[in-house]
Amino acid sequence: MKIQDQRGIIQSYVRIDSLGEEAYAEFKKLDAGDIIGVEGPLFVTKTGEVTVRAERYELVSKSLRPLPEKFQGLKDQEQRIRQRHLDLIMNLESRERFFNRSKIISGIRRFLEERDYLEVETPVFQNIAGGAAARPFLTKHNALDREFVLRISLELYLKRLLVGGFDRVFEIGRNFRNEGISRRHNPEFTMLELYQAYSDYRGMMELIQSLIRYLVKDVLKKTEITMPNGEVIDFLGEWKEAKYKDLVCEKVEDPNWFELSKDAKLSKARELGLEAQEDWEDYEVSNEIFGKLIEPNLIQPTFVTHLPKELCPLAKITIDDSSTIDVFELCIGGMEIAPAYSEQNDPDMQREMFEKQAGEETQNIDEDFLETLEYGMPPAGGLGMGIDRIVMLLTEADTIRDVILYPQLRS
RNA sequence: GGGCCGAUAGCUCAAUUGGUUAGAGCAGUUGCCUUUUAAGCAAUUGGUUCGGGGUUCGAUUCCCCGUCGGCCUACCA
Repeated sequence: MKIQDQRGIIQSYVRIDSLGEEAYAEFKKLDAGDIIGVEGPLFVTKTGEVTVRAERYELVSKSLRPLPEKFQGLKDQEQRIRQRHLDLIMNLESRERFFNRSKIISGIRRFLEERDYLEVETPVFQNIAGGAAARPFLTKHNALDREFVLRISLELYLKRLLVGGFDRVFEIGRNFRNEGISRRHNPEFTMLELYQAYSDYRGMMELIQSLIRYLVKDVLKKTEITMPNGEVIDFLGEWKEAKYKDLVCEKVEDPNWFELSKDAKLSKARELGLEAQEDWEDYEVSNEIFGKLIEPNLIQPTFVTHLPKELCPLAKITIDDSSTIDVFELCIGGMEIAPAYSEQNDPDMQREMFEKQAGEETQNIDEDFLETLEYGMPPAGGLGMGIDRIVMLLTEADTIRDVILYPQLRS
């Protein structure tokens, strides 16, 4: 008989002569899935397996429903999610992955606390969904008789705390984006954001590299990760760094790409097999090339720097190139794992960037945030990392559904 | 939101071109066996073939609608 608990399986050997007739008769009524206690001396069988010789046993809880088949396990995706308890009982790999998720998150906390970061919690219900450009979920507070949005990022409240004098803050929290569901997207997902005063995106580079190496090496005791498609990611080697524009120019084989007219860019993009739309902005064409043709091929850890300023209104403009911002996008395994910026702390510049963006997209301007900046925000580096994605990467999962216990399904 | 594919016993899977009573392994039940690495042997129970409609002498099989799932795609600076 095999007994399984939270961390593993052990064998028990049950004989009528060591257990007694009455208890043995009870034992014979056991079903797979019953919860029992067994007491007795350990011995090693001739095949070398450590085994408990049952001298006493007790039924703790009865299982009334049959478990899935023991050898094939539970494969049906829908049941694995809707009845996650069965998945966790039957599929060791799944259970292991959630243990690792927990270890990764506590590892992040430990790492940041050692660097004097303060963990904080900020509101989920917000007036304006800021810090990103996703559609929010709406909800209503009855007593106040007013609408709220669920947050789509943690950014703006954490920056207010920088103004308040907390120099190193982080939050690990749920964000909600009213967008499609895919292998890499769940409507509610867990995000780490951190801000460090008197640092910048270069400082964040050192931090994220140290953090991820710590998670791989010290928390998970690995040196490399094999992705579901077989590619091996080496975390301990040198991490590459490349400028966004250089990558795009290299891909389109044209050093003057960014001087081309929008039409020329459009036709080249189509030549490369992309569905470029007429009404796109200039930078959107380039970004389509980056997103579709470059990012998926950045397997080894790569910092992509000097992104076009249109891509993020919350970062500082590069001093010697007004078309780019002081940011990086850390790409690993073809996924965007962590973006980081030198944070914009000039309230006038920030307003200008917001207004420019509000002209193009439908984005409300968070006046409270701008007013807060006017009190003086220290220069800072900030970083965000999708927890689900980093867990996917580090636990070699090929879908976000395997790292979220109860991901969203229809109905 | 769009496209393609799928749903058969508690679980993992079969079922010929549309043809009799939809099968197997595991689980369950009954009996035997007792150091087995998916424990063994024998017998046995178990089906609204996802739901609804249609075509047909006849539908798991073909068609339509719905539900749910998978993959791709779109939105996600």
